[in-house]
Amino acid sequence: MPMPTARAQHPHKRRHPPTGGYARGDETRAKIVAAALEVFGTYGFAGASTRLLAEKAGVNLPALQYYFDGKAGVYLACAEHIAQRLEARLGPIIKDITHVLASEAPSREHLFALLHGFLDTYADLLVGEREVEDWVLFIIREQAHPTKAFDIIFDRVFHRAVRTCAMLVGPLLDLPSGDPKVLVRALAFIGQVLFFRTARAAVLRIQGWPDVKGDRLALVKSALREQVTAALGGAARAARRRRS
Amino acid sequence: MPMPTARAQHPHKRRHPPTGGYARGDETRAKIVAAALEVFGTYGFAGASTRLLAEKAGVNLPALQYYFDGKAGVYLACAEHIAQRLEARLGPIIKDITHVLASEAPSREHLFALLHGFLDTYADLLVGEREVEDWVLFIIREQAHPTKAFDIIFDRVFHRAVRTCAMLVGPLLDLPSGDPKVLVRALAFIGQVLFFRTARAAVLRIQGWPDVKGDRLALVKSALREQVTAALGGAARAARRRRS
DNA sequence: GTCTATAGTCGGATAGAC
DNA sequence: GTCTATCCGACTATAGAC
Repeated sequence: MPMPTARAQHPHKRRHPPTGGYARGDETRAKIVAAALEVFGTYGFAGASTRLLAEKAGVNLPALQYYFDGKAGVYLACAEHIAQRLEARLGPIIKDITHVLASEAPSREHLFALLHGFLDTYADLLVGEREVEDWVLFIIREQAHPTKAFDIIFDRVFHRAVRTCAMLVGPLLDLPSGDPKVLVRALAFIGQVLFFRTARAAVLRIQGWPDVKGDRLALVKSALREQVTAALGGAARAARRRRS
Repeated sequence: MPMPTARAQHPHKRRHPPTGGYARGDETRAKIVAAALEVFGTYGFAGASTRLLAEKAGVNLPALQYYFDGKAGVYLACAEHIAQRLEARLGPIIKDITHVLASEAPSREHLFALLHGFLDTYADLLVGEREVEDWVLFIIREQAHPTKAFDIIFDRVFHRAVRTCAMLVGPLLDLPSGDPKVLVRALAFIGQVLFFRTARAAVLRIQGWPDVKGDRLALVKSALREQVTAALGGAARAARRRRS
């Protein structure tokens, strides 16, 4: 089976001690991962050839062996990279939300504001940025046939993102945030954002758009915001409900 | 580039006349396509080997050449197959909806009923059925890097599905069904259903489910139905709006 | 129409020079 | 640490027997 094996080592654990400092080696590793994300994203693990990986990275073939113990190691390093980058982007807002929820019981308006902030960040990142195109294909392949790479991304990013979303949706529906219904809603919100990346070609053709950036991205975000607000009952209607 | 070329012929056009009747040939073709959907779904075009295709189909290697003029031909035949099967399942309800909308101006309740029916059919098919697992990966890869196969599926299925959904969403939002905002909503509805297939591994882990079938599929469908109703203002609220 | 045998190419990984 | 040269298995496609 052409899938990552257990042979791969941690991408930053050297097989031989560096000659001194971290200069060349880490640079080369970064070049390889950057190129590999694109190649694995486009062709998948089996379809990607080590020769293409090396060529796009501007290194020679044995470098993949030396730095990552082969193709499977490069693949896992890509998963690590994706998890790191997503964490860096989503981490701060997740932390904010967790912090607010831990210290107070926010008003309905406040919950909506946090949810909108979260989904906007999500949309800017996943729909708006070029580099995630490769990540998304990488991740969806892993969803269909999970390997160790899926665990890395799920544990470090996806799990926390959905839980955070559910912690906002739960109170808005007057249900515990672990309720399956709440989780379905949270997943649906994240899913509808993601769709504008995964089905991008179809979205562009349907809308007659050249891309989803600037005003067009803003339109998508605002429509989805309205949709989320209405789907959860809205702030005004809920306040009314609370008074009764 | 390891992508389908123009060399592929129509999958049902024989290179040589049949000996009489359609017996063996079409059976073999069907076996090959069925196996190929799984293999291309799992490994992608580049990652799929003709050896594996032949083995899983229970035919010998040159059969792929003979019946489909090679790997690329088999790939296009898969796209054709996916489009046909989706058309068969979604066609009737799309026809129903088109027919109702052409002959009358349905009530708000009626529009919701049609929309729910459409999305339920969509969910039963895409989330509930095993065989679409391979289709979805096939299609998402095509979304990222469209080939001729994407045109086939987009023109025959996707375009009509989204337009139909928009024709129900438009009236419910008091906007023309071609308005970008309406299309964003329609895409979001379809996207949130699809997410439960594309991100299945994550959904199962988050929910702690073994699959999305039976009661669990029913839960997803009912939660999404509620969500769609609320997101579009609901039947009761809208009737109120109309009276004012 | 169906299959065996094989041609020609490209794949991942490594040996060993520097 | 870095690279050239190379091994050998797997790949797609075809020739030609039946």
